[in-house]
Amino acid sequence: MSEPTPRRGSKGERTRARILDSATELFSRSGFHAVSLRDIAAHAGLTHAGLLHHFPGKESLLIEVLSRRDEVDGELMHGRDVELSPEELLDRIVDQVARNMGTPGLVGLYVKISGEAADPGHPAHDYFVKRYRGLRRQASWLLGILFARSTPPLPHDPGAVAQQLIALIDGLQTQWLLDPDQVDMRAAVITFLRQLGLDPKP
Amino acid sequence: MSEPTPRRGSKGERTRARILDSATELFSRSGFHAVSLRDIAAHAGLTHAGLLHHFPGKESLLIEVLSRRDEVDGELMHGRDVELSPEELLDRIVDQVARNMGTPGLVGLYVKISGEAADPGHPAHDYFVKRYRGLRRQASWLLGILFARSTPPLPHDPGAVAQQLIALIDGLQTQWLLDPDQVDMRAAVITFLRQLGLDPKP
DNA sequence: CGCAAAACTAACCAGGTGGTAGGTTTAATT
DNA sequence: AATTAAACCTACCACCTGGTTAGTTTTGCG
Repeated sequence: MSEPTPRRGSKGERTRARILDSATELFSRSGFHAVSLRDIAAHAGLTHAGLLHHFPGKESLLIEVLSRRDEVDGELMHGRDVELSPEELLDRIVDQVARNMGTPGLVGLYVKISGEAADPGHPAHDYFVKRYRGLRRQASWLLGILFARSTPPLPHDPGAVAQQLIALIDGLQTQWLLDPDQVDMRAAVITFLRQLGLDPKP
Repeated sequence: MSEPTPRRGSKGERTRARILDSATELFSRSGFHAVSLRDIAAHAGLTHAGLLHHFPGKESLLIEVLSRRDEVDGELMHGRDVELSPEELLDRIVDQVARNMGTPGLVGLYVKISGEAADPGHPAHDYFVKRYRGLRRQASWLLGILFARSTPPLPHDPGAVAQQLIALIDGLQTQWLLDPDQVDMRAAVITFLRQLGLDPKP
């Protein structure tokens, strides 16, 4: 009989968090357009008018859901200790892919919303454009170091490979969501990296 | 003052085709859930009740749109002449990727709908599961032959590479739709294939 | 406690949804 | 030209959409 969020913050903050949890879960399950504020509110245990007391509208809910996940993932990637070697960072990417296989809902959210967001009028369009630019920049930087450090140095174009790596991971998620038994995302990514001459941990 | 479809089929068939064209375009632009039958009907020049005279419901419209594109693409891939060498087939895949860069709408349709369709309750779920299984089987068969034919034979696992190739193409589409200037899908696919030791035409 | 602010609700709004019923127009066939 | 069937439209249905308003309950603090 204990509260799920026992005693942190005011009531408002707790409700707000509960709403974000519900929105994340439902957006993950069915996408953005297909989920109503009433669905989310009911799942969070209030009315949709009550929900709108905490968020100005549906769109703001979406972008908060997205950026909240970025915060969580970002901490994982950069680490609080800023001192992570490029090799360790690569392993973290692989780990993240493996971890994603435990949260199909969240993976689905990104697949679905990034699909919808191709439309420039979509509320999350700018968010995703920036997100992928950031991901490419980060991955490109990392791969550049790893290629140069290898013996002998690997001649690949870090930018091009970064794009491919991100595309591979995204595309694997699509296939995996549709047919989980047929796709081992982690193995596929490792195979890809090995093919390049890199050596992620088993 | 000639008709756009000058003289083929009965009026009903022509209207049906017009509806499918409109549905394809609008689904491509905004996804499945976000488009209404009235939108499609208006675009095709009739009322939504008139549309429902030709199609039993919205879902059937979607699956007809999807399978119609498969027919078109299928003809391109297999060719009416069944005699295409594996090398030529690989080139066709690359060509298809390049051609996709001319039809962002259709590409968007697949990205969006395949995202939505991860939900087992989605009307197109089964369609996509089967589609990817088919694609993997086809690509796996093709790559197997190409790997064996190479001198020396390439040691890759055709099934794994097929999965990666499809994932790469899908993922590139997501990035390309969001940021067309930053992504050259054709070049990325060619780089990937070269990396494997294959030699698609320039 | 008292009391103001925050949290929440019930009721409502205008507009859109897929789908249906029944009648009218249009096209094809004899 | 007459007849039948297909094509199509108007009007409607019940329901859902995001959002607003005005009022009520709950919370936390001095």
